[in-house]
Amino acid sequence: MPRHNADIATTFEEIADLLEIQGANPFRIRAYRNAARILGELSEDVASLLDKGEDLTRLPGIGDDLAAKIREFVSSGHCSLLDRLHRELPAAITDLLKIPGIGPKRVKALYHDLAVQTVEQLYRAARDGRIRLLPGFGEKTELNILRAVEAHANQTHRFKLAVAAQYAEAIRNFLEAIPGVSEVTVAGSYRRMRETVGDLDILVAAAPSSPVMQRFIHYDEVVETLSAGVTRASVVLRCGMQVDMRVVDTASFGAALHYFTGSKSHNIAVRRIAQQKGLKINEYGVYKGEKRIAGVSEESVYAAVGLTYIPPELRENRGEIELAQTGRLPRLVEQSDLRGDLHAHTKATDGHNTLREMALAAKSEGFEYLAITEHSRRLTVAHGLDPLRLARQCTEIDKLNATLDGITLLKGIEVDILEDGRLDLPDNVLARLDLVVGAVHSKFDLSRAKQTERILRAMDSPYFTLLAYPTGRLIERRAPYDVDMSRIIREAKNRGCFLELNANPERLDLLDTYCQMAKEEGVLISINSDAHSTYDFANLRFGIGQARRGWLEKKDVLNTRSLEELRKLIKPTM
DNA sequence: GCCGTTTTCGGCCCGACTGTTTTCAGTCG
Repeated sequence: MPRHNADIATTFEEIADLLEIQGANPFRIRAYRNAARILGELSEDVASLLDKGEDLTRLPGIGDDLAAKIREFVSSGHCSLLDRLHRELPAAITDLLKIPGIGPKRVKALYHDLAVQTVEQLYRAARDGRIRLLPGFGEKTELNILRAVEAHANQTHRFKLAVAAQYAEAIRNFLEAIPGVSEVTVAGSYRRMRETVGDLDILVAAAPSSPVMQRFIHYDEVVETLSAGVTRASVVLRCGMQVDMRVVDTASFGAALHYFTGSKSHNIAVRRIAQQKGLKINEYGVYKGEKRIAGVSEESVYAAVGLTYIPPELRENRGEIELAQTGRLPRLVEQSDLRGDLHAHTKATDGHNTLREMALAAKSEGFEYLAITEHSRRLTVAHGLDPLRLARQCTEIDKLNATLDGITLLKGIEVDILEDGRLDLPDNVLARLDLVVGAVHSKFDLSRAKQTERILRAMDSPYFTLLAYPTGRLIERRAPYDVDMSRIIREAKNRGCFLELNANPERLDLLDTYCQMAKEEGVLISINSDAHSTYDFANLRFGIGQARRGWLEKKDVLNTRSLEELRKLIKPTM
């Protein structure tokens, strides 16, 4: 039974929770949480590091003790410390910590004084009015617990980035119009372009007299105010999304922006560097003693601690800080670098617009080229094209290209990769196209070995150009299929194929970590809209965000090439 | 429990808001 880093991380988190309830040394607790985070961010399983005889204490935050616990867990599947803690405290008690407003101290009191061990018992204790009697608790706390448990029952989910964007932009416009407000930025995971967003963190620069706080909590989508102070407030919108707003003055805006953009682990690492330099960073600035030496802009904050500016998408503590110390950060790809799009549909299959409409929309995006890649015959629900209909579309594209100025349509197909790895159209048909996009639309549940072989076999076709949405996942809806992505990336390199980063906000597939892997292997990524209408090109910004999270630069992206360069890459002389 | 070009001991990221308190603990981000 292989033990993954995530399993060990969960174990360490649970140990930290239980120790915290017991009132252990906070720094010991932090050491476990630190280690859990480090393991969670590690790209290689510690089990295989151990196999190679590597010394785990070389990992940051892992000392002799934790290394021994990892070894124990990997070899036996158990952790004796956790087993002991489970004998001392009921196992389910850490669930109580998931209720907002309940921390370790309160869990301890509830358990000792009321024998509360589960969320259900907590609910009953609150409903029966027993909690208000405990020292340190009161009527209001009891009511808050009751409401929090009820809200917890209908579990607030994470919002897809594109959904969050709609709420975020509306609130930002609302806040910007308030007198005295000079700047509004939506920070947090939204600014880092995470594929899903749990809540919105909004930062506002405003004059002290500004009515921004009052106006915010009375924003017409607000259904509940969780807290509201002088500089900070939290509300819940009708859609269930929590929005936290923080108001600072202009002199602190950069420091606050850095602080509220995160990630947490990035911020901790930056603060530690500051500390080594005898500086202190908080959300108001960088301080040398009492004196603020930076904070107006994020650039000033980074500069004060000897770092070059780090774009938000990189702030995950995955090595960006080390590179920023020596000015070697990648120059991330930007939307304006895109010269075209290699995945789009029209009315001929399941799209909504004509060839001409799609071409003109692509041109107004500033593109030189757009590949028309309809579904193939196997995908009957989308009226996939058979060889005859495809041939007709190619003729139509040739005619249209002759009349178009400044934009070229490329002839392509999104061909089904069949279960055995064959493509859904014969070679003589594929040979006449400019490019072939292969996609898996069926049999998602093959074993890892079979799914990987299936895709590699498809890539064996000399006409195969790029693999559409390589993991097949739908965010929050369908797990990726089980596939050996590092092997597919290596083999794509060997075969001269490319991978897609599908910008549809439901997909955002390739995932950021695989983008990084592809970049290291030298496999170019095509950032495609998969447009089914002229509006869908707008989704490219989410694809760009994902690409930037994956450290991609202009040179790493296939469709930043001019049409002339692109043709050489996608149709090398065979 | 981790860590060290000041240190093998004594530090460890920092501040706001709420509620229950009579000056602060608990929680959160």
